[in-house]
Amino acid sequence: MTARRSADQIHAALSAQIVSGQLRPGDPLGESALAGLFSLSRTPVREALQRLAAEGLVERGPRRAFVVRRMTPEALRDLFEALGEVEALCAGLAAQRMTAIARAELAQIIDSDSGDHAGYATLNARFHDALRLGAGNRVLAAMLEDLNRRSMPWRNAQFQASARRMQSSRQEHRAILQAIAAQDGDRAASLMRDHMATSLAVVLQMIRARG
Amino acid sequence: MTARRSADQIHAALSAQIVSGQLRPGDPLGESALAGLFSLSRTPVREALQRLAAEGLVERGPRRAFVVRRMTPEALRDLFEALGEVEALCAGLAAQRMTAIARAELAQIIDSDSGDHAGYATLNARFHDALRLGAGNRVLAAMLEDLNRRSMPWRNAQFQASARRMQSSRQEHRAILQAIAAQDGDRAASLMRDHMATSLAVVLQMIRARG
DNA sequence: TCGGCGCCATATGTATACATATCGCAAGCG
DNA sequence: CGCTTGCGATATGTATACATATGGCGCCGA
Repeated sequence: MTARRSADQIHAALSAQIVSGQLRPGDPLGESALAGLFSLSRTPVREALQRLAAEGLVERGPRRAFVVRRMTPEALRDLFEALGEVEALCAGLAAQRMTAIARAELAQIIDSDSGDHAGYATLNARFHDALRLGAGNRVLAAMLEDLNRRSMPWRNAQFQASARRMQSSRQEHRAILQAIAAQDGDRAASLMRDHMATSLAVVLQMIRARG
Repeated sequence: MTARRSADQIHAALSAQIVSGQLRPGDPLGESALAGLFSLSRTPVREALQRLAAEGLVERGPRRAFVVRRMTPEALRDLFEALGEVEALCAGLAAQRMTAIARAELAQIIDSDSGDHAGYATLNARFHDALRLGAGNRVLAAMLEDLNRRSMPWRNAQFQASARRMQSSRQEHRAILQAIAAQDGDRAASLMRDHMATSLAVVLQMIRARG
């Protein structure tokens, strides 16, 4: 079901490279250069870049050129806070709305945590999917997906810098899931806020260390 | 400060027409037709439509043609709920973060409510601005602005259908502002949820009446 | 030597021509 | 008579040429 439109392919490729850190903040994204790279014309490249800009992954630089988005500490604070609050919101809604079946699936996700590094990405994805679907609101789900995508580069970098953080993050996720399964929305929301605050602190410290 | 880029002008014009109801849900937005209307080529028209699609104001129809977005009752429910929750969130943050000066401005907004129909739009805008700025988070502010824009057509229609609703809506806003000024975040959030629930009910009833 | 001014290189913005996919309609077959 | 299938019109998707603005860089003058 991979889209066959060229613009979609470029968008997906650039998005993946930005989120994975292959393209770093500030890197230039010239239309002609990308067109040459993908062996396409500038038109679909423009569409892809405009979509990435709308999603907040790239921004306009000098000469209105596109560059991979740079984030100030203040912007990162706002982004992580927003992500935490919306996730807390969804966690609370999920706690009160999830069906018995959905809760069973949640428990299964918790149990499937084998503890190895390789499985963390998929486990993390299932964690967020459970939240989005559990809340039962497509608009909130879309917002959460968007915030997740925008914060992904920084959260990934967080784990690349220190493997120990991955362990603590996993434990925090586990506690949140258990609170949701126990239908304790307030506790889930509170844990989520703490989780995001901790993540932000790690990211900011990492940025300071790098300069 | 009107943008001189053609794509921006088209985007602004179409956005205004959609939000004001001049263009109704389902109306076709052919690229060539719009290009002729604005005496421009299809390229800037495409950019404008893509941005509108990213903002959720237009969607893809048959032949991948753009049409003004149609909303099912379920989608409207999700949209209004999301708007209510995010506004409640911002109201809560504003209640605990706003400075004394900002609270004074808030009180001034409440007092400036002369009660006439003409002033409602600007009063409403100041209400939402106070919320966005008071929360002190640019990401949440952008999300709120986006949700407001997307729901604007329906909220406007709500008032066109019954002038009485405008009075009650104004009173609800007033109560919310007072709760924020009193730094009672929980009460402000709760009132906001009720406010959006009432608005949604009015809109849904209106849609049913129209068919 | 330093600062300002102007040219030029190169990027994006726009226009237009061409390629291609899709939907509607109609005709033919079962 | 209804369903299927193929054709054709028309829309979007893509490529490319041209217009235009901007930032860098060098020259010239004080």
